Amino acid sequence: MGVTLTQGAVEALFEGSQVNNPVLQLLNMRQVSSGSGPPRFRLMMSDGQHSLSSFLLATQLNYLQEENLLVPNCVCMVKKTVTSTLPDGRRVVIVVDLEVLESADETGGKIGNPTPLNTSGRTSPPHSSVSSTSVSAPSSAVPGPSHTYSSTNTTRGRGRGFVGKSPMKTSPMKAAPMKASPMKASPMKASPMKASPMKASPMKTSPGSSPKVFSIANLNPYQSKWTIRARVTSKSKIRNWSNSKGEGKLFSFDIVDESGEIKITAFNNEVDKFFSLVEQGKVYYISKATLKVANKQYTTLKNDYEMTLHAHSSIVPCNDSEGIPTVHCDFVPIAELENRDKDAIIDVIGVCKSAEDVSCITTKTNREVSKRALNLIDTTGKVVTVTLWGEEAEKFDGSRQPVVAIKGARLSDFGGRSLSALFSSTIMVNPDIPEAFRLRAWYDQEGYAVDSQSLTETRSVGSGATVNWKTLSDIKNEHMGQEEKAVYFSCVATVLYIRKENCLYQACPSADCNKKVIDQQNGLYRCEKCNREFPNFKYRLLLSANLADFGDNQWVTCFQETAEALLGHDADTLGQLRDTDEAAFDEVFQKVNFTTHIFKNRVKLETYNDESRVKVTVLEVQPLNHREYSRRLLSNIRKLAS
DNA sequence: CCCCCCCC
Repeated sequence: MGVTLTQGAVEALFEGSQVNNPVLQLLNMRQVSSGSGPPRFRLMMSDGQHSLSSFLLATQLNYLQEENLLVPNCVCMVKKTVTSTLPDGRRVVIVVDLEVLESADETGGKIGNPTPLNTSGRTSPPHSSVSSTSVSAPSSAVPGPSHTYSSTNTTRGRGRGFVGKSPMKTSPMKAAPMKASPMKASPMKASPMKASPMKASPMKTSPGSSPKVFSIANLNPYQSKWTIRARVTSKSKIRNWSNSKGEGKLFSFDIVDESGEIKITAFNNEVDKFFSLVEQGKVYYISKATLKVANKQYTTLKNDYEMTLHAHSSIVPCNDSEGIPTVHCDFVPIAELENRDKDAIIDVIGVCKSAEDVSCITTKTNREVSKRALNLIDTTGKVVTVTLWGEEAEKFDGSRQPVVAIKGARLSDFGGRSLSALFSSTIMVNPDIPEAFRLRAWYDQEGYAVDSQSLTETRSVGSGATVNWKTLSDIKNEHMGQEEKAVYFSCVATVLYIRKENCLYQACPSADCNKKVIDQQNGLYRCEKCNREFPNFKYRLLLSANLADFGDNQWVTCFQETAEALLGHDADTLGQLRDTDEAAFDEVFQKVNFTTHIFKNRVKLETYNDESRVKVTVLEVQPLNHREYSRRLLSNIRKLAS
């Protein structure tokens, strides 16, 4: 043994000072309760002078314990720590990255005669400032369970892997605040371990005594004798399929080595054989799978091929992961999303400033799915809306404003810029990564109060850049809404006329049923949909309005909310007015004529009695301010001129 | 041999 412990490092780490790669001895390790998340391990470390049991192993290093690599008396180089203060004032040093330099067998026992570090009177935070190695950690993230869940854990399974980036790409971040990547210093590099006791050597069960290890990038369908060594970066659930060709089950996973990435799919028997063996984050020897050309329509991994497992395929765990990249996030600062292309697949991290309640929507194919939108903010002060789906949406708890990291979200241009989780996305709540600690500290100290701006404009017809502005003549000229999909646009227009006739109807009084009722002329109103009679009804508005701008006019429909906004009265009031004071009722409509507003609309092809026509529905009516009016006017004049 | 990634 030739290692020297770094004396004084234990105290320095506890104080939150920077210590460059201190060498410490693990004296003891025990599991602490961690709720429902992965197990947490508390470590007693020694620098030969002092010992301290306030070290906590970051969960991404749990494999070291699981694989028996981290055992008392081993000597480690502690490459990255975060010193945090718990809500109760206790301080912990979270070990984010370490490398085992000498196994317990090699050290042969405790080095030196360390005394417990006196920590009394040191319970206040080490710093109020944030440094790269020591931050005030999120109370919600430490030491409670940091859980990672992935859409791959949902019943939906997944399809594509990560797009547009390879996990080993070390693309430098453009914005400073989030330069570091979580796993940049690969924790898996802790491998001067070959002398330590390991589980059964994988090579014994792998094909041949010493297979030549190929690179993923060099695989092709024309050679079959190869073995690759690669890490699983994501893994789907088991999914069943049934179509004209038959039915069956499958799961798929993505793997990466230093050369590239590839998707592997297992069907039926191979699902039974390999599903539980394959674990996200682990490294395997893989051989004898079928290579086929990847269908680019579905794959977004950077590989022309994909693999299918068959009866003779072999997957064998590999304990030596030296050189195999870990899953790696390239977090894009939220402000930077404005400059990225639509449909880009990106990694994002932010504090969940607010979250919608979960809701259920019906897709175009008539499937029901849960969704929940989160608003994430980062140190750029920008907010972006991210939509989670299905189980992820259902189980997400934003009540404590957690830090949320998403690997592989898709950028959409809805509302300007927004994000959507995919089947292949990995969603991490309060992950054990430095960015999360940094964001938490930033948010709790100042971020909560910053005057944030959202890239996702959903409600108001606010900033011009994010709105699909059109003039009314564009609807015809650009054949808007004539495709299958609805088109959304905003316009500035003036009300020429509103049809008073039939603008109000008597609707079913039950909540969520707006069906027109039939007046039974006996004091009762019948709803066909609810198949009930009611003694009362509610008034609903369904307005036909003619809007005009400088170039055209257009009939539009306003349902309840937009009609109320436009008329300035609620449906009940208007109903009463019509029944009691017709002149006043008329005046309401007169007053609206020739008023100008911003209308946010949907154009859609609608079919009645085999006849299709484009219909415009008003979704929002916004007041027009002079600045907006001038801007629109100018832009329309330019349009006319060009 | 799958290939669903949705809503405004």
